[in-house]
Formats: sequence, structure tokens, C-alpha cells
Amino acid sequence: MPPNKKPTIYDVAKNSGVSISTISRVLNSPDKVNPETRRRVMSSIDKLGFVPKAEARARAMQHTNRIGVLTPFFTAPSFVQRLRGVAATLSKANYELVIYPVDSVEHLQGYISSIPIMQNVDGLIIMSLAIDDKEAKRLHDNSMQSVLIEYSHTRLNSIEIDDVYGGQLAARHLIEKGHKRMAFLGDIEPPEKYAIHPVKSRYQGFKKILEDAGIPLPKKYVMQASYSQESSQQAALELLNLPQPPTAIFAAADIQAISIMKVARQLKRHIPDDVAIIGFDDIDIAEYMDLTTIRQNLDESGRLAAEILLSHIVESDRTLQHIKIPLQLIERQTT
Amino acid sequence: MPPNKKPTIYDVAKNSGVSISTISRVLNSPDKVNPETRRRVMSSIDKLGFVPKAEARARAMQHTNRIGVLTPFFTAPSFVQRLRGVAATLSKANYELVIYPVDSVEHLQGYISSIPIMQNVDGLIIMSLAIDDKEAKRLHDNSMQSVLIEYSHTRLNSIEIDDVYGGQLAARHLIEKGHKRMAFLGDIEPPEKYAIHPVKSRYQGFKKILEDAGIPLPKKYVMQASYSQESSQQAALELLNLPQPPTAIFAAADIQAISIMKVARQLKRHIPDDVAIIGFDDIDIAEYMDLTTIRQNLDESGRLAAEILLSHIVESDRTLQHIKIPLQLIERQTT
DNA sequence: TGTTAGACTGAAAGTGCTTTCATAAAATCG
DNA sequence: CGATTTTATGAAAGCACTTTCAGTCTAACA
Repeated sequence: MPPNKKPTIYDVAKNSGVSISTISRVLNSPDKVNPETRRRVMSSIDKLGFVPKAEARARAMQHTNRIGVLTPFFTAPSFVQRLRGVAATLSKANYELVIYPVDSVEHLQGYISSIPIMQNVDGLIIMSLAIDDKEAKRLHDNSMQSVLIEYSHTRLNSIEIDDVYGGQLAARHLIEKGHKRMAFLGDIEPPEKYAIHPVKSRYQGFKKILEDAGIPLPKKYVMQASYSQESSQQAALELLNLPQPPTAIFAAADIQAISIMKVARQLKRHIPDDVAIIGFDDIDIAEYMDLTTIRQNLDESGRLAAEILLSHIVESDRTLQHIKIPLQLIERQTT
Repeated sequence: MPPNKKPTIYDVAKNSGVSISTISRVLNSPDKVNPETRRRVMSSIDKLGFVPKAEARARAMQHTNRIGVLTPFFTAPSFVQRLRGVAATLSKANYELVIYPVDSVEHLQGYISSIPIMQNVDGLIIMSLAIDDKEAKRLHDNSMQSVLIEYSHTRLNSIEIDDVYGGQLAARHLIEKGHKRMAFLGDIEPPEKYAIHPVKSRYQGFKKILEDAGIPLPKKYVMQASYSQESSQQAALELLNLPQPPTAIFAAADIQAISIMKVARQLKRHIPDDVAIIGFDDIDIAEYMDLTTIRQNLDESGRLAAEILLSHIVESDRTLQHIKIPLQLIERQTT
């Protein structure tokens, strides 16, 4: 056989002196072929290390015990933590996990529409990705069970958090602590159009409560910053170097809060006396850093998503679930 | 069209009055087809809800433009960072990435031997997983290009780091800083048998240098701790509460170093004056925390792995590569 | 002993795509 | 305006199998 090529059914046929039909038969309905021929074919198969291609797939197509996760930014801590939750319950239920990182709209559509993957997977968890009607329909038409996280669609299961409320929680906490000059730092501007922007909602909730309390939130206290360390640190620097810096900063993501902490430390500002800092997410590092934050229970949301998905796979006519998981203020040392 | 059947390119061709070649073209190289025809085809595609079948596609194309990563602990920071590197170069090269989390030996063997997955993938990156001869042979026999990270095998490409040297670097640095009582904290005991244990090598390198310098490393200064926060903190606590605590601690992983930092802070020990701390890996947070550490350039190793893999896919008769990536001491504030 | 029902097996026709090759039509040029 | 590119398209040949159909043998039955 050609040195570096994978053997095909034809090679096996040649090697064992029968036709490809027979090979196919010993693979798919062994009882229909003469035991002796079968043995000969088998030994050829072993010898050549032949692995049927389409067959494996076709077989797998029925039920794969494997679920897929579509996610952007899969290396960001918050996504990783959700994935961890998913992985945990999946492995308990003896399901395999496959992660498809999505880094562009086409990519997403490619994955969703090219239901090909899907034939490899019993269900789909879709994280922080905007699914439009067309895509939802596609999933539905192909009866692909799925659950969305951080987004929702009437026709699909979903798990969301109340970002507005999260912002409110942060604001209330800061007000209770007696702050009068508070700033917001986050990635308000849509980072990429395929992703969701919960940050805006967090901002709105935050702002609303301040307004209700008669506390102004001047423009200079609202900083746009991407998730990169540089961007956040730059924004933090500006904020803290203001002639009259805020006494508290609400960062829409823990990673950003941590950047702020770093800058504050460099500027020798004491936390929380000079600046209080509150984050959002409660990623692992937040605890290491003793960061006060709004916990959205990332692991749990992953776990929940997986559970819902699994239950819908087992019993496909279950009613859709739209879950809103609770947010919780975790007070630590930075406020 | 028949009611319950999924449309094929033939249906689309019929519906839009062109040949299947043209359909294939608008799907794969849209610029090669007349804009108007393209529009007509597109609308047919939408109308029929046509989705190309991956299986057929892969068969005809002989490749999938998708590569797989087998990895344990995929949520641990160091793994995530490597994955980030992989993802970066892959997406540049227009390859899709699929991550298969491996959490048991059977899992690994299942993935590797049940080459069905493999039909889905043009190549494999295998992280921190011990591959035995049988598995290597299987990969080889199926001419599945692959590269190992943090492990090596004569028949497969590999990227390794010199863990022993890393331990030595840490030891030398601490000695230079004038320390006389140094401790080691790490997960020396094999966590699970399918994973690799680079920690032991780091320990050995560390110990060797201390010995050479005539500095003792008593048993009580060698702490076994798993990667969990509790375990590491517990170990750190023991260490720091010793009647004569070490003046410096080498943690075999940054996450553990960070746990130590936290405990030290709680005990009001000053870093680095009371205890110096040096980690290993240089994960993202290390910089946030100003942790001195041994950088193993995780992103880079991922990038490199992907590059090697890709180059071997393009040109399958390239010679095997066994790369050892350099380690580097990053001095920050904790030593 | 002549039939005949099975049991085996191969030829060949799908399967749903990609891609090469050829050709027709349109655009460019001297 | 004829010659030459260029562009747009279709026919047809794969790819790696599955499956149907029909033919060959053989063993069993009358």
C-alpha cells in the first residue's frame, strides 16, 4: 500500500482478495458473510490498520454521548469558569465535551448552520453569543437540543443573569458605605458585534440607583476600557489621577477591577480607604485578591446549563426553560 | 422537494437553475461566480434551508481544516494560556479548533484509538498527557499528524520544557538573594496517572542546586500540596507557622505561589522581606500580582505547537521535531 | 437425479460534495 | 474588427463507503 496514506476499503479488498462490498458487509452485517471470509477480511483489516471512515461517523450520528459548547473568548477567566461547570456535570453524566471556540460571526454561523458538527453532538451549549431567528430555527429544525447562556431566545432554553440588578447591587453597596463620588469602568462599547453586551446593563443599573439617590455620575467618572490589562490600567490611571478622584470604582468585570487594584497600589493609594473597588463576576482570582464583587456564580451557570441540556436530551418534549440565576454581593476587603 | 428530506446541492441546483458545480462554488469561492448568479443561488439556499453536510464535504476534500486538542485540566490557568496560543495561530491560518477535555486514561485511549474523531480533524495537539507506544503507533499508522506538549515520544513531534533547569533557576535566584532557609511547595505526588509530573523535576533541579551550594533542604521544608487553593494554603500555613519558617519559598506553580502570598498577607508577613516567594509558569495573574516566577512562555508553546502541526500537515514528510523551549526567570516584587 | 431455496459474493448504482477540465461568452486589445 | 484574454459555467471524475440486484454455488428436498 502507498506508504503514507490511510488504507481504504479498497486496500483491504485487494489485500484480502474479495470485493469492497464484502468488506463493507463484514463491517456492517458480519453475519451475512461466510465466517472464513470474514476472518480473512478481519485479519487484513488489522494488518492494514484500516478504520472505516464514514461508517464510524454514521454510527456516531445516532447518539454520541457528546455535547458541544460554542463560546467566544474561551480563554477569559469567566468563560473558563463556566466551562468548568459544564465539564463537571457532563463528566459525571458520562458525556464527553467538545469545545468549539467561536471567533467571528461567520464562524458562529458556520458552526450553527453547518449542522455537520452537530451530527457529532447530542446537544449544544451556546455561551454569550447572539442567536438570531434564523439560527434558532435551524437548531430547532434539526432538533438539536440547546441552551443559551447570557442570551435568550423564545425558542431555546436559556440561562441569564440580571445584569441591571447587578449594577444596582453594586451601587447600593457603595452608597451604603457612604461614598459620594463613584466611578464606573467597563467595556460599554460593543467589543465585537457577535457578542453580547451585558456591561451596558450593569452600567445602567448602577447609574439608575445613583440617580435615585441623588448622586451624580459625571461623564469623567465613566470610563470605557476593554478587557485588556493595558486598557483597564490606562483607564484606572486616568481616573485616579483626576484632580478629584472618585472614592469608589465599580468595574464591570473582575479582571478590570484587578487592574485597577494594581494601579492603585502603584499610586500608593490605600484600598479601600482611598479608593474602594468593587468588581463583577467573582472569578477565582477575586477571592485570592480579596476583591468585593457581584457574584454571578459562573460554575453554577455552566452546571445548570449542562443539566438542562441533558434533561432535554433524555426527554425531548420537555418545555423550554428560561432561567435567571440570582446575583449576589460578596463583600471582601476592597470596599 | 420531498417533504421530509434535507435538501442537497442537487436540490439547490435544480431550484436555481444552475449546475451543482456552481452551487459548490458559491459556497467555497463566492468571488468566482457572477454576482447575480450568486444572489440567485443564495436565495435558493435560504429558501430550501440548505446546509452542506460536513461528512460529504470532508470526504471530497480529504481534509477538514480543523485541528483537535486533547488536554486534561483544561480550566487550569496554565492550560488555558497554552490553548490561547494554539487558538491564536490556528485562527490566523484559518483552521478551526476543537478541544477535547480528557479526564481519565480511558478517555484518552478512547479518543486516540477510536479514530472516529480523527476523521474530524487534520491533526492533533496533545497536552500534558502520557502517550505510550501503542497510542503513538496508532497515530502514526493512521498518519495523524500530532504534536505533544510537555511529553515526548520518539515517533511524534514534541515541545517540552526543561523542568529540572527551571528548578535550578529558582534555586540560584534565591541563593543570590542571600537566602539560607528555603522551602519547596508543590504537587510532587502524581495527581493522576495519566498526567505528567513535571513538578518532580522542578523539585529535583531546585534541590540539586541547594545541595551544591551546601544549603540543606530539610524534609519539613518540602511541602506536598495539590493545586487546590485550600491545599496550598494549608501547606503554606504550616510552613509559615514553623518555629523557624523559611525565608523563601519556591512554589512549583504560580497558582500555588499566589495561595502562599495570600496566607502570608493574612499572617502579616511582609513579602519579600519576611518571606520571598517565587513561582513557576508565569501565568497572567502572576504579573497582576507582581510575582517573581520562572516563565515557561505558555502562549508561545501553544503557538509553536500549532505551527509545527500545521507545517507537518502541509508537508507530511517533514522530519520530526523535538523542541525544548527555554525557561526564563522573571524577577518581580516577591523576591 | 433434477429442483430449489438459501447462502455468499461481486458489479454497479447510489451518496453529497469538491475540483479539474473544457467550453462558451464576454471583455480587452492592437 | 479580428485576435486574445478573461470570466462564468457545466460535465464529469473523483472521494470512501453503503446498498441493491443479480448471479453462482451448494446443500437439501421430492
